[in-house]
Amino acid sequence: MSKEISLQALQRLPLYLQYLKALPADKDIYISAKVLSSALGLGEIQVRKDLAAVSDGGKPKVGYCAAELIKDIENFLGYDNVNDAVLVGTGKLGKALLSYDGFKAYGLNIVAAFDSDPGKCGIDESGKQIFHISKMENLCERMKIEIGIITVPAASAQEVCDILVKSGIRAVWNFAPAHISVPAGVLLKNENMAASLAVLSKHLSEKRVCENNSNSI
Amino acid sequence: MSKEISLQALQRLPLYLQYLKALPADKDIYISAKVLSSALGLGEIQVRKDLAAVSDGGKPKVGYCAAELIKDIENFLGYDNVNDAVLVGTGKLGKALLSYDGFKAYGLNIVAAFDSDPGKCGIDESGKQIFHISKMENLCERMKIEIGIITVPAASAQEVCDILVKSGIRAVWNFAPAHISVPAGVLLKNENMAASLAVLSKHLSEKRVCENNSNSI
DNA sequence: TAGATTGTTAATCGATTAACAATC
DNA sequence: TAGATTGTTAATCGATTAACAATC
Repeated sequence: MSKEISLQALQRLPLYLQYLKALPADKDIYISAKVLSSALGLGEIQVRKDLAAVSDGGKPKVGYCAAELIKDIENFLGYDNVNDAVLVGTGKLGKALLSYDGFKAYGLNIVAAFDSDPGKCGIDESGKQIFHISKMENLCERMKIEIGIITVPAASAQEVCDILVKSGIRAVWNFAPAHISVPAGVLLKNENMAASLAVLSKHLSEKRVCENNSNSI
Repeated sequence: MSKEISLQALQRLPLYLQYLKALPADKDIYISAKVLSSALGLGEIQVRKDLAAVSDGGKPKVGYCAAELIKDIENFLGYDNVNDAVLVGTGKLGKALLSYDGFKAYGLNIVAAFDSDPGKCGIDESGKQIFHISKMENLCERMKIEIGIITVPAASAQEVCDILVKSGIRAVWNFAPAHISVPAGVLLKNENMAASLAVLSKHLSEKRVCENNSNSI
């Protein structure tokens, strides 16, 4: 376990996790790479390779123990440690993420939000506190927050990111449609809806039929 | 123009577009691949190759005409044709997307939403109509809708997708944390937040410093 | 044992980068 | 012309897939 893993493979792990967790929670459920791959629309060898990177391995002729796999993947991804996060920008999208309670399955816990508009500060519908942005640095440092979620307009994204970095954030999840840059050691993950829309729009403008299933992206 | 383009390159186009649109709207503004690449944190050659795929090209020693590039990229991506879409599932995320007005810059126009809960039907805060899911097929067919946005819980994602496909949808944008499958010719784009979280969580659990800027994903 | 399934090493494929030629 | 910049062909790199060996 814990061999080389590609960025692509890393991003497929939640897919396996989601499938495995939907299975009955029985110690003795085994599943083969073949079943997994066809259920998820992936290659069978790819699945074996992905799982080999995170798990002690399956048993020939039997498959992988589902319960073990879940444990191994969660452990590999660090979902067992809770990752505290702050969110900046409480517009529509920010509020939606703030009240989404599905993140805790991934170890993500949004502890507070920030906004530059004093009128938006207070308790959110989600029950979470929204502070003025001026309080962010202090709070992040005190609570040793490591994840910052950016849901501000593009124009202020870099500025907000800089404050987050100064506050000790080590990973930034950016939803603003803007390119931002971070210093070495800080991870930047862009949630790039514009990129997705480009793919959709291009497909429609082509009006051509491509090959099956390879058209899932 | 319109040579081969890789999926990656296609998804970088909105980045160029966003940068170029932030420039003064002057017919005579030229920009070099060098400036573009360093502003966006990309490789210079990569930028030239990307632009070559969509544009008639730049002028040696001068660069690319910004206004031309914008036109070429928008044309390539089909942002000039309006793409009508429907959204299914009016939970927090669905509502956030419904009222987000930034999509029209990408040619995306959400004309209506659907939900299986009759209590949620009516006029949304966004001013858009929410219909019962039973009306979806008929409405999509009549209006020749080609894009379906799925923001329902994972458990009903496949079912909703099947109805969309039956209704003539040709591109599906899936926000549900579920694997769904579509027939040939229909494009499926997953907006995979779980995948992003995997990258963030793994980075933090590693507690190691990686190389600069290559850590933007 | 035979057969099914895992795991690994080698081959292929696609995307990025480097080297260089073309052009204003 | 010389120099800056674009554009293309070749080399590299990384990820996926294929072939095959190992194991229960």
